[in-house]
Amino acid sequence: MFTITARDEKTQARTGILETPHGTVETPAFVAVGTHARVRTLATPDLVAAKTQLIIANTYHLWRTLGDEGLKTYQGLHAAMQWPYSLMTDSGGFQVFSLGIAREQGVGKVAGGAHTELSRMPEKNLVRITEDGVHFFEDDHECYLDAETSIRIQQQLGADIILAFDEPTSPLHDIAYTRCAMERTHRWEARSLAARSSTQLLYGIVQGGPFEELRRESAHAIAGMPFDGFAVGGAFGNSFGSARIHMKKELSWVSPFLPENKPRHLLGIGLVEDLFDGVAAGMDTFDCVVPTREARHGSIWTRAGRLDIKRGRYVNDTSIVDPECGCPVCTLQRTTKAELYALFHEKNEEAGRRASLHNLFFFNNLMEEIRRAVREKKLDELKARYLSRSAASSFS
RNA sequence: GCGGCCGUGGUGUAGUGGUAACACAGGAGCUUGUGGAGCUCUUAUCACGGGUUCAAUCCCCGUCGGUCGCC
Repeated sequence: MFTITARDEKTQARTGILETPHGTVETPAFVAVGTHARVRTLATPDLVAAKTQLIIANTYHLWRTLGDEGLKTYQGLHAAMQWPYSLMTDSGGFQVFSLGIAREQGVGKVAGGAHTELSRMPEKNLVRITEDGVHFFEDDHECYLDAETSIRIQQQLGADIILAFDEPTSPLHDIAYTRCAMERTHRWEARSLAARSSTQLLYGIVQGGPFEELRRESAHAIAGMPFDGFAVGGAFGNSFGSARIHMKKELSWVSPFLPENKPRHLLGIGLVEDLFDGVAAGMDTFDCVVPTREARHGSIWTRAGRLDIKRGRYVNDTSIVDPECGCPVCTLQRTTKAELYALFHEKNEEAGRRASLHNLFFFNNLMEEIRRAVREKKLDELKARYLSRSAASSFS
């Protein structure tokens, strides 16, 4: 059940309430990533303190860990995670990309700088895609995943929202391959829908890469299927050349086809500017590994930009990590930059915990501010305020 | 005073007759449906002087410094 509560008149931004069997989610909302049924370093009270409303776990990784035997007796994600609120699961579709063509081309979700300059060395493609499904060949693990299997597993996992099985394509793919993958994905999605026997909300996923014709075709096709919500996949952020422009364009091509009254999720996005763009395009929820992954590597998100807290310049800096922040790490614990520096350098797990809690709060709080701004018709002001800060380059 | 051992980047250690490896620290960059609590770069006239050699950080002598033992 999804209810729109306010709209921005200059953009397609909207606020809404998404109700699931485990509570309500105020949208637009940021979704924390807990791939292995756990948001790394954070316990439930931390997640709540970080204003988390929704967490996404991953079908491929959990299946790999639990196996079919483990799933038979699985208590369900909510119990396993001790998370009584809303949850979603990714279908494993992204791993078709991340373990496959992404490795082969040395392309991350984002490649470095220009298209010619890849972010890492090409590695072995670990997947083989067929019409029916996908074979995965990791060193110590081989498996076959298809639409029916993904849905079966997602039903066993028991998240509130589940996703259709898809194949995201690389921005380096040509239009011919992208079309082929897209059409196959449409068939997999129809099968996902047919395989679903639970009352979980099932979202369809729009693909089509950077090609207008394909994005429109995909949105039209997926929107015509009786999904409970819709997701946009295969979107790439700013770092991939001019790809953020692509993301905005892609969303503009797709969104006219998506039913107004159903929730929309933007997969894998994003950074601050990407989130503003997504909201403006009418997207309601966003998942991204950035706050939690970067936290563990010492990158602290603040309104003034991103800090690398492991830098020597912070060794004696006794100011609060982010004086403008309202999170428990900055207010209750009054953590200083020097303290956090020390925790990281002594490899104390508390470092990752505090940084993750702070970063997740930063993004959840940003979404809360966005919601308020949409209600007050001040979204453009808020965006300008965030992006005009001196170090705002790290936001996009 | 005599004898032994040692003297390599900011720190701690490798190492080899053909100008140097690793860890940590420092600096720069990266991270977008988590393979990776991670990755890529970068920072040294190998104590000083002389000798042997085509070539010395590595061999020899000396100086200085440190360290242990003996008197």
